[in-house]
Parts: sequence; structure tokens; C-alpha cells
Amino acid sequence: MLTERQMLILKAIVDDYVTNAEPVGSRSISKRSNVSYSPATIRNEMSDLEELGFLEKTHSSSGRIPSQKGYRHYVDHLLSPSLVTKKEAENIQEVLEDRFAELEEVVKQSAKVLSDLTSYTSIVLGPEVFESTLKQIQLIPISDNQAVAIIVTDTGHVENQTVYFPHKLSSEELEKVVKILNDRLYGVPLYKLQQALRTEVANVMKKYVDRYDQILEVFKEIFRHHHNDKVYYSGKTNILSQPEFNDVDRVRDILNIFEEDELVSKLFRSEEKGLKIRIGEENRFAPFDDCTVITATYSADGKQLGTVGILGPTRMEYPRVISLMDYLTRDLSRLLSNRYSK
Amino acid sequence: MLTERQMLILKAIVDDYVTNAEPVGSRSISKRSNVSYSPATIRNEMSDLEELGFLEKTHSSSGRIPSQKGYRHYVDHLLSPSLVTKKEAENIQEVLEDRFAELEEVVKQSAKVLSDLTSYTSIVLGPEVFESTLKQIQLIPISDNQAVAIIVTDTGHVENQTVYFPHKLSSEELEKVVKILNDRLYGVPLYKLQQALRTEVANVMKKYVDRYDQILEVFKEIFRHHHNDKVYYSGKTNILSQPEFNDVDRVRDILNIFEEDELVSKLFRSEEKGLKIRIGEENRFAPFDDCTVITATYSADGKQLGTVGILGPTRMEYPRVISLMDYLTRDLSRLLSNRYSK
DNA sequence: TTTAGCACTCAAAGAAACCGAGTGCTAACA
DNA sequence: TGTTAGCACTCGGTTTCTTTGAGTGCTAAA
Repeated sequence: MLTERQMLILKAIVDDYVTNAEPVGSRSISKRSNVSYSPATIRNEMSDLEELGFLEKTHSSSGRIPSQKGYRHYVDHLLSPSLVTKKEAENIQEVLEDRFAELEEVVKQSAKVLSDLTSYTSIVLGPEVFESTLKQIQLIPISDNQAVAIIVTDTGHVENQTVYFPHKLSSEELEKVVKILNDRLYGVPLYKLQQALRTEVANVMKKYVDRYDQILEVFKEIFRHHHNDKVYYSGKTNILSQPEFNDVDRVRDILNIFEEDELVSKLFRSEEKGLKIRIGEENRFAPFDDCTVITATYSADGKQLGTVGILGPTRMEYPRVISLMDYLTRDLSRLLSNRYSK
Repeated sequence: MLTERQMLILKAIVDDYVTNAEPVGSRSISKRSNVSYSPATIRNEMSDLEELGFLEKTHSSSGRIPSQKGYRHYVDHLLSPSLVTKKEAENIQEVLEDRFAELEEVVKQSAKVLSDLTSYTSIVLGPEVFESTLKQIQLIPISDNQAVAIIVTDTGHVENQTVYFPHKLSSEELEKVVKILNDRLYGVPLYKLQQALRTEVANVMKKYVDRYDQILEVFKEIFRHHHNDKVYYSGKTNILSQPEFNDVDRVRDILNIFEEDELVSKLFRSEEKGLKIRIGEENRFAPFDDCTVITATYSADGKQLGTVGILGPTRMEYPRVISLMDYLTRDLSRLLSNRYSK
């Protein structure tokens, strides 16, 4: 629906605004090597583009800036895919190839490398605990009625929690309990543990363990707390360097969000596979009205594990960020797949 | 060395400046009910106090603000201890009395309640792993040459790490190794583990385990990573609400510090027992030149565990913060002592 | 259809004027 | 001798006005 020339101009304006952060005038577009029209012509087109909703003015005689719709069109139809530079690729490889780093560390470092390369804020949602299954459960007594429960998943993820038993348990009893749990719950997805406790464990335990109901209650409690996935941030303050965010009041709202992991997890967790871009109000979250969120998922053996996210101003270097995230998640997935299948 | 009247005036100026964040003039001091001198007299005293280095001017005809030395004198000699209000006490109790929360959670919540009550940034350094001893070590195989190592301390703290063995290990071998480790290393302080590996374990393992040297090497690696104590923050962005920090550039340096846990740990970890106040340049850390750091230690059964810290502007509500921190650390210590001795 | 020309707009930066909170000093007072 | 009233002075902050220049929209010519 836009003419060739309009698209050319829209693209030029977005590109210019992204790098200079200042309203773009007709003259500066006209001077570009790939544009051969006079400022007056450009002005006419700009006027049309504004009428169509792709551009905005900051005041009546100012240059134009892209509107949300303008960015959207740019992202969907205009952006020239950029290649990851050799240096960037090396940076990423360095992090991923550290054979000794554990999964968690790799994920953490991925966040760091992303925020360093883009100078936006990166958020990485750790491997989704939700889908992984129980490998082993351990109970380590700390005192008479206190123990540390340790849950290990098939992905090597460990969770631990201190528990209190309502009555003293001998170590034999404890062993018996743990044995039953491991026998019956091995391979059960974490989110089904509570249920399996009732269907698989209750009857067996009834036979062999005193006051089994109280103990079951304790484990039910333990299995409740496992949906809080880990969130890793990097470059939280990068947004402060963006000229459109050098007002403390506007920034505070955004920075505060990072203090609530559950909220962030909700905002950035991507259900669908692949890369997703939400511009401005598309986030449906007022503090992000001037921000763009790009998320991409990573997986292992086709099983979706987590999400990598970038938060920056709507005036974002889209091509670069997109190619970086694509590269990173692709490689991260490959790495994780290799590790697991071994 | 200061006269009664000078102290009265210095105290009044600090109190005023702390609440209003604006240079204090002679008239406003003179109007205070506990001051019965005319502005002119106050001016003379202020002039003297400035000469002595306790006050400063922002420009030649401005009111006075306390200098770093002024705050120091105030803190050391002038501040009227404030009582923790009923409401504040309740807030703290609520957090501490949650019997079901594990140690880590209590510490985390303590940070939150402190930052909420003070509206400064609170930093709590978790129980020092350093001093605690090994309770149990577990190895849970994930794949042929991969396992999760889990270390539980006497304080119920759990650390875990993924490890890679250079060769395949049968589960019998693994069990043997773990048994030896637990037999020989029980009760050894974490920081001595590496050493004990050589003195206590090496010889025994030599006898019973194939290629024991390679395996020892793996554990040596595991025991290396245990000095990174946990850091809990709350109210990271509170500093943004302070009028003296509404310049983005100044704030960025400070917020960036919070992204490096080791640095923060170094800055806030208090070696000495009790409450400690560092004002402005006393922090010996340029980004904190306009900040005050107050730290207090908490302990269990006399054994020092960690540090609670507050970061705010030098213009801080000293009496309130001090009494709150005193109250919190005292209660936290009592709670932890009770839990452990059970 | 494109472009040159020109009047017009408006934010941003600077300059001038003013305001007022606050000081320092002097002289009078208790 | 210590305290205070009075007054000239200082200087940051605010307001108002001016200037500047990048940019537009419109018109008319190429």
C-alpha cells in the first residue's frame, strides 16, 4: 500500500532517527546517497506518511519521528537484516564454549554478553523448571525435626528448601521415606509432583511409615514452591544512557520493575517459539510505552527451555539486535541439545 | 571543644537539612522552639562553625549545609536516639516470626523490610559461608560423566554445582568416593576443604579408588568456588527519589555498582562486630562520596554470620536508621540463635 | 511530477531584569 | 561583653524577551 518511494523514505527516517535520536528533517534525508529527490519532494512524501500514521511531529515545525505504526512497518517489511560481525560472534562463542561452566552460569553469561553487545537491558529467563522431571530427591537432616530437602531434575537443576517436621524422625524412618519417594516419583514432571504424591505415594507410605499423613503434608508443601523460574538480568542501568530516558522520574518506574522477578517473568516469558517484537503500547504495559521488547526462545532437543529478552527504547537498532538474538538463541539451543543428548 | 550553643545550632542545622534537603538559613533556626537567639546571633555562630569546618555554603550568600565533618560530629555526639515505633517493630517482627520461611528467605525479607521502612537502599550479606562447616556432600549422576555435586553446611545452607568427570564412573565407584568424602570431611569448615582433601582424603582414596588423582582434581575444583557469599538487595532505586540524586549521570555509577555482587560484598562486609557508619569520603570509594553507608552485623550463638547495610545520601535520617538497624540485627541474631540451638 | 523560493513556526539558547533568601558587618543595646 | 537590630550586598533561580536556525507548508515555475 505504500509506494516504493514512501518505503524508501520511511526506512531512511527510521534509520536516521535510530542513530541520532533527533527528529529527522527533509534535507538530511535528501542528502542520503540512495535518495535522489529534493527536500521539497521529500517533504510532500513525509506529509503523506504522517497522514497515513507512520510518522509524527514533536511540534508543528519540527522534523519527523517514526510513530509506533512506523516502527512496526519498518520491522515487518523494511529492515535490512544485518549480519553478526566476527567480533560479536567471537564474544558469544567465548561464553558458550566454556565447557566447565554449568548450565546456570552459561545462561547468566548469555545475558551479560547480550547486554554488553547491544547496550540495552537483557533479561534471560532460565530453563523452565516447569517441564523438567524429578531425578532424585534427598533429605538431609539438620536437627531433630529439621532437614534440607533437595530436588534434582533431569536437567541438572537443583532446588533446595528447609523443612520442619511436626515430630522427630529417626534416620531409618527418614531413609524409608526418601526411598519410597524416589522409587515412586522418579521421572515425574515437577508440576505433577503434588498430584503424584496422592496417587502414587500415599498408599505405599501408609503401609510402611508411622504418621504418614503428617509427613505427606510436609512434602506437599515442598512441592508447591516450584514455579518461580529464575530470572537473570544484565545491563539494568543501560536504559539510563538513552537520551529519551534521562529523566529520573520516567526511569524509576522501569527500574522498579526489575525488582519483581515474577512480574518480569510474566512480561518476558514467551509462549510461542521464535522471535517476537513488541513495540511501545503493544506491550500493553504502561511503563513500557516508549520501549520495545524483543524476545526469543531457546530450547534443547526441540523442548522449549526459556526465553531471552531485550528491553530498549522503541528507537532501537532493530536489525542488529534481531540478528544477535537469533544467533545467540540458535547457538545456545545447539549447545544445550548437545549437552543433554550425551 | 564546641560550646553548648554551637552544638545546639549544629544539631538544629543537621536536623533541618536532613528533612528539607535545602541549605538552612539563620532565621529558620532562630524560629525553632528550643532556640532563643536572634538570627544575627545564629549567623555569628554559623560563621564560626563554618570556620571550624562543620558547615559549608553552597554559594557565597546561601544558607549552610553540614559538611562531612559536621555529620560526623552529629553522629558521634549529637544525635538523639530515636525509638523504633510500634508499627515499625511490628513490620520487622512479622518478617522474622514466619516460622516456615527458610533462613535465606528471612534474610531476603529483612532486606525488604529495611528498605521499605527507611526508603533507602538496603543490602544484606547472607550468612557467611566461610565459617560454616560441611554437613554432607552428595553426588547425583546426571549422565555418564556428569553429576551434580551438592554441599550442605551445618547452617542448612546448600550449594550445588555441575561437575564433569574425565572418565566414566560406575555408581559403585561414585558411592565409594562419596562415602570417603563424607567420612573424612564431616565438620570441616568450608574454607579448609581444599586443604583437607589433601591431608585427609588423598591417602584413603588412593587405596580404594581407581585413578583417584583425577577425581581428587575434580573435587578440588568444586571446593574452590565457595567464597562468593550471597547478596540481597532491596530498594535499589530508592536513591532515585532523593533530590540530590536526580541527575541521571550521577545515579548511573551507583546503580551500576549493584550489578557486581563481589564488589558490593567487599564494600559492605563488615569485619568488626556491631554498628558502623561511614560518611561520604570515609567510604574511600568515589561513587559514594555523597553517600552514607551504615552497616551492622548479625550473628547466631555469638558466631558472626553476616552484615546488614544501608546506603543512602549523607543527608540521612541517622537516628531512625540506626535504631532500626540495631533493632533488626538484634532480633535477627536472637532468632537465628534460637533456631540453631534447637 | 518535481523543485526552487519564500513566508512562517517554534523550540532552544542567550541576555536582561527581577526577586528574595540569605549573608556579613556595623552600631546600638542590655 | 555578649546580643541584636538594621542595612547593604550577593547570588542563584525565575521570568521575560530576543535571537537563532532548523524545519515546515504552500505557491508557482520548470
